[in-house]
Amino acid sequence: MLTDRQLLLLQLIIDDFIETAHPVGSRALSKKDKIPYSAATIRNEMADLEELGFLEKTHSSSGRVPSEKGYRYYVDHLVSPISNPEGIKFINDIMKDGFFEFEQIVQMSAEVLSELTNYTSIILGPELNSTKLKQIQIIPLTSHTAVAILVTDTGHVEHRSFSIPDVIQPSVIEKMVNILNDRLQGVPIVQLEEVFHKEITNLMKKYIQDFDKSYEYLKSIFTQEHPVKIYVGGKSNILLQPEFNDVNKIRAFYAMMDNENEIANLLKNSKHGIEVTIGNENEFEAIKDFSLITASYQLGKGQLGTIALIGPTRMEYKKVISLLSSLSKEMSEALYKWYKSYK
Amino acid sequence: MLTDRQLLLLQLIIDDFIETAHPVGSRALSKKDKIPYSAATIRNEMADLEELGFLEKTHSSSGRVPSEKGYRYYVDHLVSPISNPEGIKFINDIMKDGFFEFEQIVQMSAEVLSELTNYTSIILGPELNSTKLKQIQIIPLTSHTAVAILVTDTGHVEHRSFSIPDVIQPSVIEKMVNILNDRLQGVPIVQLEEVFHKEITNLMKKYIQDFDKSYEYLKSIFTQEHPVKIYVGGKSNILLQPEFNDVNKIRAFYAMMDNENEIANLLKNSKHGIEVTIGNENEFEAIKDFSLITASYQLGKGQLGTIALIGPTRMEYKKVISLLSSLSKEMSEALYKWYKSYK
DNA sequence: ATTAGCACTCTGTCGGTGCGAGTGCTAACA
DNA sequence: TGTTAGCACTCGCACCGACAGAGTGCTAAT
Repeated sequence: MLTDRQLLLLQLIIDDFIETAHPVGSRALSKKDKIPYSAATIRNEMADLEELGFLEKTHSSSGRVPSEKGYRYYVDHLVSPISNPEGIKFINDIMKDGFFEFEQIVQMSAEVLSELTNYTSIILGPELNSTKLKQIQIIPLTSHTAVAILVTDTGHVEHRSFSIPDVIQPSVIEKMVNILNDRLQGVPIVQLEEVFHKEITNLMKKYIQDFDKSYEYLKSIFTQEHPVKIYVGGKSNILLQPEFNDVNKIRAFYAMMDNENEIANLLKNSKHGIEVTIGNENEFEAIKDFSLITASYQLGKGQLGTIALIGPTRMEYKKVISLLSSLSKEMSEALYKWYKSYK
Repeated sequence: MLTDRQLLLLQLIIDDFIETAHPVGSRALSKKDKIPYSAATIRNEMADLEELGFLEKTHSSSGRVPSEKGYRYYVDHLVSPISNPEGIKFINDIMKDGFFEFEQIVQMSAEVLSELTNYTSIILGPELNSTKLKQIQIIPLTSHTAVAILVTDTGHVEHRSFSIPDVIQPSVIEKMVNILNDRLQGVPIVQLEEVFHKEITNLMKKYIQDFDKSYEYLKSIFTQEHPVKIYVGGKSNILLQPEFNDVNKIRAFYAMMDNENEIANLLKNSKHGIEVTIGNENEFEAIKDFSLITASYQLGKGQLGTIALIGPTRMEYKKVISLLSSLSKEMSEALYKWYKSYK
């Protein structure tokens, strides 16, 4: 168990390192107001803290740097989230505006968040397996192309172009759309293809003449990939951090960020509440040098999405944690308002 | 006027520098097969070429490096675009597939291009002022929201959500849509708002009861920003170039790439054919260290879009110019095919 | 238990040195 | 007169040693 003095020191060391990115030495620490101990005493304590695994040295005679275990302890026990009135006000102001689309709210939030923190923000849309189809429409464009409009219960609107058989009457299309709506409303997006195949096909055959000819075309609406939507803000913020003076690190970071699937995987295990993963705690090699803070936001009937910040392990946890929790709350609220108006 | 020998030397120097990124010295040059002259002779010629402004030294006793004027001359007179069978085959293979959407073709092209060149590719959608509305549809979603589907004559499909007055009958919406389609078909996207305001309003008032109530709502369809679509491929390719070992340069580059408007400005002055701007030739500060190669592609009735590559001034012009011209041709063809099928 | 003092360690910087690549110039040559 | 060999000179760069600065660990005194 750590003594009070050790806790104090650990906290101050990490605070200091987070601020300056320089290893913290005993002498500088002893000069701080809060510290009545001499440098020597601090050195002894530091040696103990190092032995316990909370601190590290970059070389044998350098100052101390927090280890991942140190950050972990810091985040779990020592961080007192500071309130951030300006940040929250900023968020409030933004959220006050009316929004028409889910996308707007989310993209805006991502941008605000990265702006306020100077880290990179990532927002994942609501989980697909809980998002359901609300409505489907088909609009013929030309004699043999059409666009299908899918609307989800989260208000997400999507269009998918597809081709249609040469000779198909508008009235037939209308009929088909009616059947689709009748049967597919409320079906989770990820199951659309399956349900279409299993339930709709036979029904269609009964009511639509020559449906076989249309089958493949119609099917393509549901087989087209439904990519997880990812919203990113402040991609280049990471370049402002001194630890990313190394071109190779930058390369690794951007290689990861260019791969949306990987990002989605990174975030999709998120649970309720705020979660912090530090460096190697994360299972993905690509971000073993980073910290990831995730929070979930809520949309309507309890569908969850994830909002995250990615930055160096030397992250301003204090500031960021409180900001993220305000933002996720504000976002959920804005989304709720929007959701209600949209219902 | 340059002598033949000077031309040869200039060409070889630039070729060499493009390949290696190292300043080219007289001795190394004299060893090349094509060169029967001694290092001393070459030194004299180099001095002349430098005096003429085609070459530069990085320091007083370094080898020579092409100046921007040098690159310019090289591009204008010395580049013999090499054919690139594999690249072209690759492009052909990709373009062979059927596409449903304009977006697919374009995004694919951007990715192929950056893959083949290792530079960053940017493709600008067709100019807005030549893109016209083909069809508009309005689909009510809830009692007071609806989504408008705009289809352009380039096959671009776009949806815009908006709110609708509380009490409006579906039949009324249908009527409005009919009027809109009747009057707005063929109107350039950028003029939609104006035409709506000037021509439609009165018409609507005549045929639609209580149109005043709907005016603002309907108008918002046309006032929502219609952003220029930009497709980017290989954003992180630039990091592979040795000249971008400098974090500040990287920062500048990504700052620019994050700003879509700036990119659009960069490219929108493009004319027919292939154009190369080298370093400071470009009017934008942000890319004074870069070269930009643009080509235009054609879509249907002569609407032009721009396809571009951005990389270091030390770019493989030979390879890139031929690739870009093939790709723009292939793209135009694929788009034409698609356009025809879409008509 | 705390602290002052001291020897020690490691980093980063600064000046110097030597090497390699390259230049410019001059004089000799064809 | 154009070309070339030779040579002195210039930089950049890598390496080295010295040294200051920051920091540590340990010991002995308080």
